[in-house]
Amino acid sequence: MDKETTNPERLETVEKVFVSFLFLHGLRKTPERIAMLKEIYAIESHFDVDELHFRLRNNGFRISRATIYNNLDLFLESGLIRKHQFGKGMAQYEESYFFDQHDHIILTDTGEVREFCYPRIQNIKKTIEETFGIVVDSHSPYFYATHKHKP
Amino acid sequence: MDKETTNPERLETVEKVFVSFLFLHGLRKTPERIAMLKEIYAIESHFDVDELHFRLRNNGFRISRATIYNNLDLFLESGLIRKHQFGKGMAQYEESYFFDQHDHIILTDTGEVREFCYPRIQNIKKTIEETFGIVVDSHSPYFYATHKHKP
DNA sequence: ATAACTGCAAATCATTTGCAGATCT
DNA sequence: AGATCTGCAAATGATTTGCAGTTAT
Repeated sequence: MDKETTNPERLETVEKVFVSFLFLHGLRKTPERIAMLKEIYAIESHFDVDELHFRLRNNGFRISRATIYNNLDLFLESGLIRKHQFGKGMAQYEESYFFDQHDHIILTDTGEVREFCYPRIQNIKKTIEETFGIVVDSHSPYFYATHKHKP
Repeated sequence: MDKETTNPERLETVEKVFVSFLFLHGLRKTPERIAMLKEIYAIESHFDVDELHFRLRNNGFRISRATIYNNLDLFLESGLIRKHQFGKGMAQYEESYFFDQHDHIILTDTGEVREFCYPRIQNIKKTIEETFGIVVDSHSPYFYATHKHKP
């Protein structure tokens, strides 16, 4: 049921992108990096370092947290994942290669994170660029909300 | 030139709000808390814990960082300040009692933070509430941008 | 061969906490 | 008086870093 199984081309594509990235930067293709990439693209939705670590170990792959932290930066640089800091605690990551830009609603009563894609935000981006004479590289509208029944 | 000097009523108002808050919660009106409040409402724009600490000491007020951290929570709870986590590093705060909801553009090349108020975002908020059946308590659109001349 | 990588443990940085002594009410 | 505060120093939690040994190219 995971993405890796249902659509092997997905993984092939990102692996190609990643290996090129490594080559272009004189970096090595290590088993740890490939295992991380496979695992990340098999995870649905968001994950943090602990979850990734746990999953890799569960699949019989020995890897240290330090290596995970270090290599996540590579995935970020190559544009294969996105990083979020929802409130406090560990940073959250998510695959990004096949995904549209989307935004997040954090439901503070249950902890759920919902995604939504809202083209109007692209318009706002454009307005900001014109008003301030700047280039908006990324934006992170987090909407903090609760379910309707207020406590 | 600071706000405290130019408009003494401002401070009077927030002090009243804060003292009521303390009383209602069975908390004490300590010199540290009052000094922090005065300093915060004299600061233009954003500040972090170190800056607040530095300013208080500069004004001859001895206070520990721990006390600052602890009391900032009280100002947050009473709605007198807002907290932001721009990227990594220390959290940033700003007074909020007299301020409209506004959003932030972080200029990643120079580190500047610009504010803007954009009513369209209020509309988006409303749409989200209707679409998902939730109540949006707050939102934090941070737009990360650079000046037009790309390096 | 050799520069890059991994894993460990120690270091760091922001923030929180435990506690003894001080202080509001 | 008595609960709440403050300040210190130690604890925490996430992430980074130094380094010795390992590995991809």
